[in-house]
Amino acid sequence: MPKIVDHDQYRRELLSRCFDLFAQKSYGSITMRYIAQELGVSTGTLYHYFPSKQALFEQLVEEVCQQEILMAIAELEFTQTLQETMDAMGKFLAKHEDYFIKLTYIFVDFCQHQDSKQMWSSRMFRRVDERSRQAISKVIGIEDSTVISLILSLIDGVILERLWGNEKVSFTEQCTLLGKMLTAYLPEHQLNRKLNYKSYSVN
Amino acid sequence: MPKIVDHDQYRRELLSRCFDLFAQKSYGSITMRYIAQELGVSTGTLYHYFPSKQALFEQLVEEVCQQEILMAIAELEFTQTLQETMDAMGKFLAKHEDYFIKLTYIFVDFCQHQDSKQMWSSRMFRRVDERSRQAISKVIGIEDSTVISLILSLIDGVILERLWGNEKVSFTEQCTLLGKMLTAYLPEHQLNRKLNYKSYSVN
Amino acid sequence: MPKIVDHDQYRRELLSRCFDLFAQKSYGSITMRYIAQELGVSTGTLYHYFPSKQALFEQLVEEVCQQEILMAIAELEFTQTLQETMDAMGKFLAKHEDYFIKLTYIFVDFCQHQDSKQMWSSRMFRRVDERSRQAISKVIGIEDSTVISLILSLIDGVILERLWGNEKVSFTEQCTLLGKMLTAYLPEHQLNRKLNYKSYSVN
Amino acid sequence: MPKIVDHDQYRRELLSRCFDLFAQKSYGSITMRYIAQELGVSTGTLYHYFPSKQALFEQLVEEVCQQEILMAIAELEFTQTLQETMDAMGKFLAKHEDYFIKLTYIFVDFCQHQDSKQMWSSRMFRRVDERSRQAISKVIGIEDSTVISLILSLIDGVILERLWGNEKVSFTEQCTLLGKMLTAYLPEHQLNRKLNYKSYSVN
DNA sequence: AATGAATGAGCGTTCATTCAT
DNA sequence: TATGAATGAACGCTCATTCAT
Repeated sequence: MPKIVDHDQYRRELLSRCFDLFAQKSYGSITMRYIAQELGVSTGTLYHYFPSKQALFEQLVEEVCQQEILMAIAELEFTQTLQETMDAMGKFLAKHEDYFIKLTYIFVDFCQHQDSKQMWSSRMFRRVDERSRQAISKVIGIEDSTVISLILSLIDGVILERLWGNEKVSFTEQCTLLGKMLTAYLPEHQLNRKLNYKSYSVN
Repeated sequence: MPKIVDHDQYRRELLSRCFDLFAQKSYGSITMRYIAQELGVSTGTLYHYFPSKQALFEQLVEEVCQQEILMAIAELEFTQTLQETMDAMGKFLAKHEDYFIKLTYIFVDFCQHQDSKQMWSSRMFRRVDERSRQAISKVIGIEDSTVISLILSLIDGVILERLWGNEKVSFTEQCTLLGKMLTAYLPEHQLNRKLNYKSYSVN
Repeated sequence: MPKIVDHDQYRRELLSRCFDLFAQKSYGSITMRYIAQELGVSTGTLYHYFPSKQALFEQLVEEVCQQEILMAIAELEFTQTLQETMDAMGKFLAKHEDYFIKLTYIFVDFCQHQDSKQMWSSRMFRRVDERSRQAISKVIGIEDSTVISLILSLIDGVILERLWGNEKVSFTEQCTLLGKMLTAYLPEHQLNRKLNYKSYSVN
Repeated sequence: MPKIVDHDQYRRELLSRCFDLFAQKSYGSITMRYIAQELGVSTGTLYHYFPSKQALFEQLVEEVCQQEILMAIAELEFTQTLQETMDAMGKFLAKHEDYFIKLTYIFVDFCQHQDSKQMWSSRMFRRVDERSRQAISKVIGIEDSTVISLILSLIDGVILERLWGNEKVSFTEQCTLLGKMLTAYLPEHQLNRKLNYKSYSVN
């Protein structure tokens, strides 16, 4: 009888504990010894669960992409007005700022190690994008793809600004402003907001 | 001291030719041998101009920060309407997309190797931010810091989306939309656009 | 003690199935994992039967030395003439060529891991040599030690030539030639072949 | 100006100093650290001259094959009788016994790491064989391929016996006996020995 | 100024071996 | 008995860096 270990479950646990490490040091700068040490296992064990450093990194990105944290935005209680919704989103993002910065470190690092065009066309990133868009769309009740792109890009941009330490930019402030701008802009194009919301609320 | 001039001039030339290399491979993954090879010099020569890999990277970031390409936005011909200005900015960004993506790779990599908070407080990034803000401010004729942050963040965000290969998002489209939103939003707060611009042109 | 019998029996079975493996990859290049895999057992099981890789190898050599295949030459039907005997021996060797090559790989490998002088003085090899000599002696009906050494050495040499892929040399051809040479050489020294053989058959 | 080192010459020097090492420990058991240490250089230097352990080994075999020591047999002063020639050959082989044993270790090891059939068909071994045959042929004045194979195989066989420590077999004894057997055997087939010799001596 | 040979610490990875089950 | 997860020393190899030329 072998030691009773759920191989796949333990692999995933190790993986999730790698998240912070790969956010802290880039793929090229982190060492398997360091990872093993931080995880409290031996390098041998690391290689028992992952065939190579490369594979470990790829599985990490895969795993991270399958997480649903962006979806969590969709769980925001839908507040009465667009403005309130945007404010809530700002708070949510601010709360998870560290997570999103780490995510960005890992994704940028990952893209640098691949041909990114090819990557995007691969399932992973496309799936993450799709899910994020749906979440945004659901929360603010807009389906205009360009507007959603703008919201997503703004979020990305704020993450990036925070990532390199810009303290002048904050999620709450930016989301609030975005709310105001959307409010000022949208009515002209999308008057039937409430209807949209109702149809969403059915789901 | 003509020799020193030559030395420094050659150092800068090598540095500028390192830009693409560090964008392609991250600091941790690139090797001095590879850099030397790509630059067509020996490793010995590399070490003649730069005391270490770390120093080379830092000097590269320093050099890049001193470049004025973001300022170039300010050189955009001031077109009559805000919308036209934003459209022109979109075109400008789209044209230099590759450059901005490379810049982002290098900056993110750099931040990952430092304590980013500490970095921001260092002169370099703060200076770049300040210059970018002034450029935006001048071009758009707006002084509201939060609005400028939003514009900057949106640009950063689109770069990031393009970096990881998202072809759904484009600079031109986003800038155009941003123009519309600003037009819809701003009048309420800032009707005297021309005046503002003039006051900037005085500085 | 039936259990011990089973244990030892299984150990020997594993050992015999290791023969091909150690002939294919040398001691230094083969791994316990690979052996276990090829044997269809776990590494744990391997260590249950053999205390170490070194011991496994030594037991393999020991086992191989105890095999009687060289003796099998003695089982050759004693044919009327020396020439016929040598021809039969050539056929026998050619038939088991692969086995002898593998044996040689293993023995050479083994010698390289020991101080060979010391090894020879160890019982194993001496025993194999002695048995081979007796077998040859019996079959050929000659006692002259130097002649037997020549026959043995020639066989070894042909194995070696075959081992490194020389297709110009063949057992049958060489044994036939050796038969002719012995026939031409021996009568002068040893005319009473039959008598000798009989004297051997008495032992 | 770089350090003045004849790269290829130094490479060959290192190579020749590897001969004993690879004879002592097999390819799979020797380590680059050990080789470097024994050669008195760093591992980095080793890799500066050889792209890999595999390549080092192959170059060693290549180098060894290009050596002319077997040819040296041909340099034996041609003594009056076949018997004297064989006796001289025996002495020559006995004198270089250690070298031939080492050579055998290396060749066997090499064959085990390749598909030997394929190897033989490759130039190296074939060339060595051809040269050896010519040397033998020249020295004893015989062209019969099977007889030459027998002589070569016998030499190989004695090397092998010596390699695994058999002290009962000696080059001088075996060569002397072989001389007698050839003398007894050849006249029937090859009466014009002197003629052959003369034709060789012309070359 | 420029080269590239030299170094040895350290990298990703593998290995024989141990041991809880 | 049999398994395979776990270990960490050691492997082949690479790296930033130094230095004689």
